[in-house]
Amino acid sequence: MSAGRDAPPQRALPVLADVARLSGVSEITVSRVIRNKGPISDKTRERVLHAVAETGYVPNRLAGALASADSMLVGVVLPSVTNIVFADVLRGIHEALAPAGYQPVVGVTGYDADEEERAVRSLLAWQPAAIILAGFEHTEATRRMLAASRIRVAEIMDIDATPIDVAVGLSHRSAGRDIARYLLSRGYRRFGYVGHDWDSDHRARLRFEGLTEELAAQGLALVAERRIAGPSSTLAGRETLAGVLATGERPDVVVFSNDDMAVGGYFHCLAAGLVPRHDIGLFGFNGLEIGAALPLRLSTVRSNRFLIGKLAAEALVARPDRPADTAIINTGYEIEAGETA
Amino acid sequence: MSAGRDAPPQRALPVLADVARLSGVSEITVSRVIRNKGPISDKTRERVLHAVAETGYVPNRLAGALASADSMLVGVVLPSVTNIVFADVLRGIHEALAPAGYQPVVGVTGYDADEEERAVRSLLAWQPAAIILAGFEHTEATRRMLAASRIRVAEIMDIDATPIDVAVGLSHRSAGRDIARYLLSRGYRRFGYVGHDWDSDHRARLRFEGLTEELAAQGLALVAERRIAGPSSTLAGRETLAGVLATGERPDVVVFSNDDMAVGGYFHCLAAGLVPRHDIGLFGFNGLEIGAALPLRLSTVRSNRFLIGKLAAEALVARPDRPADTAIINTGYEIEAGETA
DNA sequence: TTCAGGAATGACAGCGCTGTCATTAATTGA
DNA sequence: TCAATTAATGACAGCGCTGTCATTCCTGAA
Repeated sequence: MSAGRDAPPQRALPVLADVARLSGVSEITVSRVIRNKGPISDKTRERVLHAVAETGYVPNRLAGALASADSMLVGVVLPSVTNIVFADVLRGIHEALAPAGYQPVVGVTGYDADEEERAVRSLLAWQPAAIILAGFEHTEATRRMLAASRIRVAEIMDIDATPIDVAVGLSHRSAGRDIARYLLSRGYRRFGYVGHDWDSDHRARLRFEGLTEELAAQGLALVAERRIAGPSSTLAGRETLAGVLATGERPDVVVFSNDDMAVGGYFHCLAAGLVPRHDIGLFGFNGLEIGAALPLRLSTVRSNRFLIGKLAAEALVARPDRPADTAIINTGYEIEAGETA
Repeated sequence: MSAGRDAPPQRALPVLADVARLSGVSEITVSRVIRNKGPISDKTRERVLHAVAETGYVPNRLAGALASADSMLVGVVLPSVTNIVFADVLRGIHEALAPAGYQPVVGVTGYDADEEERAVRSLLAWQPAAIILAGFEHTEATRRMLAASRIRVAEIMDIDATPIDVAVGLSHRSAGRDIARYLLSRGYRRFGYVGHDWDSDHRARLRFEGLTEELAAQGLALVAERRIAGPSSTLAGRETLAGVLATGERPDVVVFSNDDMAVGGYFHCLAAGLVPRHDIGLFGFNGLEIGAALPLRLSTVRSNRFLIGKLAAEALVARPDRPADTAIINTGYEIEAGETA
């Protein structure tokens, strides 16, 4: 602990006291200068800042946060950072937190509720001012911890349930419905679906449900449906569409669980000599850049991911104590007509 | 500070002392049980764990880290998280840190050295056990802070310079050379280059230099070269290749600064009715999944990004104090022949 | 000249935990 | 049976900082 007390001259890092000694003022005055808080004479400020520069002093935020009971940390729990969707959300969060002086601390769950619980527990230990997590599907223990902590909680991406505190996102069920309506209005009748594992990606399932509900309301049902076990990927989308078509099923449009899968479907069409829309409609979800760069722009739904992150973080920062009642912030979505459906 | 001392019954979060009282042992014993450290009788352990569960106690890591001077935090400073390349690196880092009980704390620079300095300063304040950052291009102040901190430092992605402590990555200059050699061996002679801003992406520049050096060694030069000002993107790759070809320049192969750009180039070919390799060779860099999913697999170089993150984190964890001399860990790369060059 | 009132600074305790060094109880070998 | 270990537990101080509540020093109005 007291390393280097009477040990070799392994000079310890400078602390507040060192700066105070060097500038001839008390520790608390140095602290005030550094935090720019309270009245400080110009002369003192100058002397202190000089001493800070000279010693290369870096404040110890662990100590500061402990003493002030204010960590300026915001926990962020996401299923994956490799997924561009969540990376965009993270950017939005960062954008809103940085100017307010907050630091995001990220935990990753790999789409697993128990991992989420572990991540939340571990983040909570850092006494964050607030916590952001994806979706509503938490373990009972996660829910309890969150409640007990009394810090602010934003559940993002989805707004199809009642949040603990505030939810920020879009209605995936409604998006699914609108996809159906849009495609019906384009004249499609024989719907196919190509998706990925929705035990972990609950929101893909909600979109699917919205889609089929609306079709059912029009007296229609899917003519083909296939879901892979793992996560979405371009390759999986390509192979799965190939598989569907190989069985002889001939949907006139295929709705994919997201753009990654849809782009893969597009690639299959290219390889198989099928012309999107003309031979078969393709529809995605998310509005990724790659879809817009395809020879024919992918028809999809723009989910405002960056905005979700930004608004969630802003909502939390704006009000540090948990409000009495829950709130929902709808960031909406837009159908991107594109050229493939 | 002492909120809720004689204030309304706003029950404060349970602390070590509460658990100790409830289980009838001292605080330090509770601490030992929780950290699984030191000899504890089964009976005591059980009682303590029961009290922990009952109170819903969550240890305060701020206090723990302060007292033990060991934060179990590793700072990670990356140019971007939206870029799948760095997201993969982050996954690798996480994979290696998690089992050792370390938590990554991420800072993002937006490819800007001053932002990097800010991020490093801010991360250092959390007293991390080590810090990982991308590349060798740091400000003087960043370098000084890192040196003064005496913690371990890994510079990743690139190994074409002398590191502060340890470098983990691949030689981009050498990769550029090998790309040239490979394409020459495939019979290409009229080389074009399509790239993005390399003031921020220094490694793209190194690859470019390796490429042109090797070409020069064979008495060749680029017949066409175009670089956009901003970051790489599929759309930019598509438009830039279109621009190059529109001028009438006819390279027989185009080397792109990375896969994103190359995929864009591929899309241009599709739209323009050009058959990759047959009409024009396309070559990328990174080995992203999307390249492998294209109708013709993209010819590229596999950079082992996950491995870079993993090995960097492992190296840091393996040895907590900075070694006397620097080290370089070469994660290598592999030419992916693919079908487009 | 006196004193209220603000500006500038400081003393002190304590945030919640852990390292260090006892201390006590239980166990063992001779 | 008793010294010598070893196993459990605890007292205490202190990590580096900040909130709270003085204290000191001016300035200017009365």
